[in-house]
Amino acid sequence: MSLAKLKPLTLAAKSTLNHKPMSKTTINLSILETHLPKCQNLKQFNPILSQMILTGFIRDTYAASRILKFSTDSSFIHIDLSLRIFNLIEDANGFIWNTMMRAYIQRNCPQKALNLYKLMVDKNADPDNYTYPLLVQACAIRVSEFEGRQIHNHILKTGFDSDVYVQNTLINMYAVCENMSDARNLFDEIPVLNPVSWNSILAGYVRAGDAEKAKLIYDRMPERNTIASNSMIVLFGRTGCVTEACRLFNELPEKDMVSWSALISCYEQNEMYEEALALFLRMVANGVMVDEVVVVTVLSACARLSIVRTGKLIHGLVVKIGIEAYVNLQNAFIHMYSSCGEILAAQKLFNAAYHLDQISWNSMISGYLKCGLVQKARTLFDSMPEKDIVSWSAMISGYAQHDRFSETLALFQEMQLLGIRPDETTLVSVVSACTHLAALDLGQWIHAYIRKNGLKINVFLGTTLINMYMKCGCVENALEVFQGTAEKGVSTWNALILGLAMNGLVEKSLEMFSEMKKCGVAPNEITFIGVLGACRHMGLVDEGRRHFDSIVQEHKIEPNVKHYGCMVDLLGRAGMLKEAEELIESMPMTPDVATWGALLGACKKHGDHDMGERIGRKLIELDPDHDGFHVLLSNIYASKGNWDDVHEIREIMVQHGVVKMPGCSMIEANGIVHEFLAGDNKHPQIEEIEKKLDEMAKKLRMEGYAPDTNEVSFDIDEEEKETALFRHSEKLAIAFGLICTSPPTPIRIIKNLRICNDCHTAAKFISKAFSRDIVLRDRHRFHHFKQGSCSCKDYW
DNA sequence: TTAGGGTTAG
Repeated sequence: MSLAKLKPLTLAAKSTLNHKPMSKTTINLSILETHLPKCQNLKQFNPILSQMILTGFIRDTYAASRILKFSTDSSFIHIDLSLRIFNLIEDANGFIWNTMMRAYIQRNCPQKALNLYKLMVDKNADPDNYTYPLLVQACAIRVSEFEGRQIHNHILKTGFDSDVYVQNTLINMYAVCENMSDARNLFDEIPVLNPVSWNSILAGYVRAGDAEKAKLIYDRMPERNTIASNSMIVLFGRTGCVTEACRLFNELPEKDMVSWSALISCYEQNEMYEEALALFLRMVANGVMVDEVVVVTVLSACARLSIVRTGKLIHGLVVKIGIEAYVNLQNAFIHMYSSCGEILAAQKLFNAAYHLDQISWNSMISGYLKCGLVQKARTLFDSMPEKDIVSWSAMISGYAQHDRFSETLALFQEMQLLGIRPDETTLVSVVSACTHLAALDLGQWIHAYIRKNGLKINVFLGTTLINMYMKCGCVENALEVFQGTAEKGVSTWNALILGLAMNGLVEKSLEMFSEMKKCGVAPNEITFIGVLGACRHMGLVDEGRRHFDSIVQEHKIEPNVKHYGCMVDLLGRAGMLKEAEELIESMPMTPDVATWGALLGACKKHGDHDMGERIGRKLIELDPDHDGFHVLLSNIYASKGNWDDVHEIREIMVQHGVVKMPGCSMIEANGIVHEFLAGDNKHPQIEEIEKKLDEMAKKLRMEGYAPDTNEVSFDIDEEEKETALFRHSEKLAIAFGLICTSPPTPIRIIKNLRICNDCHTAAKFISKAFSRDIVLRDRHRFHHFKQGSCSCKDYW
């Protein structure tokens, strides 16, 4: 800022000083010293400054240093005014330079302090013993080892390296820059160590997470002090040693604000949110000062626990002690309120905020999304002055979390068009949307993007990619991702185990389960859904029972209703209907409809029409809106030729307004997803498809295929049944796949319901007659058809 | 003058 642009300084004559007005000509040191400390605003300060300038008193180096120091220490004086005063001083000494540098450092502008030093060197001004500690501190704040080393070289040249303050700040600077070896070398060279050097090196090791060296230093310290103990509490917190942290805290003879804060954050980091809150309340009750740092921590605990009451209490406290203006606190409050579902309170803060930073905007968007207010989030998103990667990711993942997958991909495309680079987190949501939409092409493109741009496949991204490939039937690619993922969490293993089982690779799935345990990864509830699912897909009853028992006995996990459902399905499919029903009776929780449904499916499969009828009747009572159960029951009646009952069930369905979900098959060709319903004739290429269906029918008959008309539950004649069968959605999709894709690409189809018996048989024949692999995902699992057989080995 | 505590947005 240039001087000319600023308002002229007010003269003393116009002064409104409430103490004795100053005469124009008499300003001298003693007047300066009596008047200056009494200044409380610019109106009182400016006349003194003007006088000094007018009288030339500013040329007195000592007087100049006094007024500059006063200006930098006063909160009502902007640093730009201090700089203007500084620039007026012709013969600045070391003290004056240091004062200006310190002012910049205190206002978090370390770069400007370093720039001043360059100017100082240009002007041949002499640094003193105060100058270098300030500069080294500036480098530490910037975490710039490069600049720090340059300053260090100057220190060696000027001989200030023997100054104890210089030594301590250098140790701290290297430690902050995570260069512990240089920090340690300096530390070892200091002839007489002082508490600050010990504390600095200790803090460095704690920051670096080197627990061993930190403990060694702490043990060797000649005298322990609160600062060192606080560092150790932090170390214990980070390494999960909560008990040690507590012990050290309790043994401290003098606890300061940081000691309390350190233990609170220790609780926070170890997910002991209740303890964090309790300790904070104790801290307040004990009259310990509270600052914005610790409040941010406890607000996060309130958010985690969804305790808005304590959050509000803290809000009151913060207002009372007058620290509510901190931007970080504002953000923490917006986050806390929206996490607790108090979106209006969050909104109020957001609207009232004097300065909105990026985090406030992003917190607000994610708050709306958490509450399901997707459109509100979008409106805010669109009105943001600046969107960063977090804003985009929040909105994209918001769509994905509310099952709006097309919008997820659309927004991702918009982001791409604007040239904004997605990161790992963004891609997790996008890949997940691809999985739901079966958009394998885009999914593969993203995987390539990740590799090309060197993005890290972390636990989340790895799990999502494995899941996507598995759900698209690309087992090889999924395995490749698994092998390439360095960071494997329990979810990574789960995706693998579930995916392999789903794709019919049951032995491999169970093998991976053993492998997982060998690697020391503890299985969770979801793992066992996968393991029991694997057994279920191959009818491994004994193995399934063993795993089921191990859930409680070995892994101390309480089996949930889904685990019971898996077991009922496993027993039922294997024909052990009685045992399955007994297991349902013995469940410690109320069985859900899915569990009964599994038993009903088993009755249908094994032709136990009596039990089927009993269970079916119960189920349509339990869940009168469920289409599948009505259809199953009706099919059971149909297979007995019991058309009266079939009609009764249809009648009930009409009465309840239950509509059978139509079978729908999706196939992706050249980046476009095509959908087919049973008997569909709306596709633009329907004529070609019809021709292909005829060709298929002919070829299949020659291969020995006979339609299985048991699948058609209508009271119609056999020929009509055959025609209806050949219009099943999966057959339409296969015909379309034969037209639109060429080998060796497999025909990939996704069906919303389970594949029917006849389509399963037909698909096997087609895979042989047309020499095409068909990968079909149904509601439950995958079928890989290849040269006349299916990966499910006909057990499904 | 130097040393210790933190989190919030996907």
